[in-house]
Amino acid sequence: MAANRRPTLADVAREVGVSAKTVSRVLNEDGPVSARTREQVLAAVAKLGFQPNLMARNIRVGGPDTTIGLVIPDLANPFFGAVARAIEDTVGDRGLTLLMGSSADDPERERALTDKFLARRVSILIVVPSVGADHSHLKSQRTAGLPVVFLDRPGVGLVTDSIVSSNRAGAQEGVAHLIAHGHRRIGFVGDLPPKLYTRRERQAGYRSALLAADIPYDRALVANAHDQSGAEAATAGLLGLADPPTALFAGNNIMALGIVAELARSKRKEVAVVAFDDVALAEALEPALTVVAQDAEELGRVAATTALARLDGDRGRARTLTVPTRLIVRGSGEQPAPRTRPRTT
Amino acid sequence: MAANRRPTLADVAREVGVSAKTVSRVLNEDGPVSARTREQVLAAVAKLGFQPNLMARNIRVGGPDTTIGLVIPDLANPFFGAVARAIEDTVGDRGLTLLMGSSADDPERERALTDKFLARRVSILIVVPSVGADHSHLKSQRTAGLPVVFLDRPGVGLVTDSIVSSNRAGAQEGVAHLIAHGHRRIGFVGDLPPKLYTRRERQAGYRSALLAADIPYDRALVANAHDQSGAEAATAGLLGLADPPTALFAGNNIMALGIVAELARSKRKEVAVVAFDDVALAEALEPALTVVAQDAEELGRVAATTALARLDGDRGRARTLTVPTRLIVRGSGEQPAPRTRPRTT
DNA sequence: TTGTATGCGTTATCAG
DNA sequence: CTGATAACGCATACAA
Repeated sequence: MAANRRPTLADVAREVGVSAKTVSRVLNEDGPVSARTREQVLAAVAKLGFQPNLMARNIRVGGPDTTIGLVIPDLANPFFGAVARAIEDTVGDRGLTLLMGSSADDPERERALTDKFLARRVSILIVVPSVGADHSHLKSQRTAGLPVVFLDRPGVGLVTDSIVSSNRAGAQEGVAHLIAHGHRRIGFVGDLPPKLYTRRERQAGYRSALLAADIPYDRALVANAHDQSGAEAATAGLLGLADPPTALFAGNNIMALGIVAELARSKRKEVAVVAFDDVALAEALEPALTVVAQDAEELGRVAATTALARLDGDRGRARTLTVPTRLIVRGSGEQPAPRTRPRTT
Repeated sequence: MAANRRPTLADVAREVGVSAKTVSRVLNEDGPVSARTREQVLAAVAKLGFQPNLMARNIRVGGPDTTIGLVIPDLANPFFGAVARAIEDTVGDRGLTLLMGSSADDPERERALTDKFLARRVSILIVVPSVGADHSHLKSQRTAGLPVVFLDRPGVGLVTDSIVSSNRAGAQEGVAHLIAHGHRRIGFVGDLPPKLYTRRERQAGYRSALLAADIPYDRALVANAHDQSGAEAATAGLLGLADPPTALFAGNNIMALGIVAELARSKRKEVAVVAFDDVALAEALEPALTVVAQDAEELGRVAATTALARLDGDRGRARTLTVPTRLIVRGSGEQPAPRTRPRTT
């Protein structure tokens, strides 16, 4: 049998012997309909397995579609997974459906995704901006009333709401924590590219903490990596220095995985560690991992709430909202610096 | 300024002084267009910021929309995040956009999501079935040509392709591994509800392994939990038994987190552990976590590939494809059983 | 190379 | 309470 055409309003109407509009009325609880025709219509709908074509409806009604477009770097990253989940939960009450895609931090992929979403007339656009992306092309959309919210990082070329973690203050707190435990040579393992907003902010927090403690900034102690295995190599590199760090600060969750894995592999667990962003099983490690935890759920919730407020007509000026981080002390960050090196008076 | 109406084909046409059809031709590289009008049209498109309305286009063309609907239990679960990412990558080449939602393993939410997706005329539907869900309502869709693929678990009431892990064999291998290291009292911590397909299959594998080794099945050694903290409590409960297990088998990644966390907290690391599904940092734990790894990427890739083949006209009978699991030996599963108890000859 | 008439599936408008 | 007609934004068929 051939693939039958999906039934339409007209099919249902013909089945019952009424007009299409009447069926429409029943389904949308629009105008008044007699109980009898109503029943007949519903019966026919069930019989034919009719489902209204949302796209056709939308075209006619005209407004934005009941979807929300979400662009994140990587669906498989637990941090962004948690963010996406929070967004979904928040906008779900409004009946919005999630349209999402991974940019892989590639500006072109990001642009392709946002264009697709705009072509689908999403009600809201939430974007984690890729490095090097320019968002001025969204200006007309914004002035036309489309809520655009940047998440995790600010966007470029467009004035709109941004929701970010307290990256700089959080990193500073984490590094200061290490310093308070006697460390003066503290390595920083950050993600790539170095221009990435979160990377820059966290590294700035790292520098501030050093500065506040009168510790000179040593470029040799800063390493970069793309992924976990890169972070493992970077960690090994830092520990192989002539004057190696006694503590490490992880720039994000993936870097943390690499550092922890490498320290376990090379049995260098005396090296103190504080990581930005929490990871699963942090408490079960030995030592348990001290982290500057981001609140992924709150990040997503605030982004979604802000966007919904805009959708509801909030015309206030663009805001940048900062979601606080929280230092969670578990052990790895409290390991003291060894006294092997002579102290400068 | 008021939210201006988005420009349409007609607006662009008017701007240039041509017909809508000509603009359409330029944009879709359809019929022949003179270089000059072509330029003019493109200029006008840029000037007005016109973006074709994909929904309107789709309605006219008639076929399914270039979207793929994906229903998973939880976007924030790293396993499903990895699956989703693999699906996205696989269908991305075909230009399909991901429409997704979390069911929270609730049949009603699952139904609501699939209905939304169907109303949007998705090209493909990939569903991780919730416990208790019935999928017979998708029959008409399937016969109408919509590829429907079940992922991770088989669906109920609909004969269609299913992609699952080798749950039973994998669990059996994992438990046999523990038995090979001398364990005879092996606890099983499974997720809820007990009727969940993956749970049942893995527990069946557990029983098979016991049976093969002539070890009696003891219901007291089987515990259940919803989430990580529940798994921690379940683990504590098992270890508090009068005749406690010397080894534990985790029914999924979340249960694994709970077991590992609880063993670390209570300093009972001599208890051997094998977990179904890999977790981050498994290698960095002490002892490193031995797992029966699922191939989330492959699961997603196979599901997407199968669905695309159907979309391309494959009318072969419904298949159930099993993606193999792999035992990864890391340490926790090789810890020997203590000799404290007398051996039965 | 370009335009006109028509229709996709739905809802708005207005008449009955 | 119900229906006929037009219209949403776009593409198809055919003509010019």
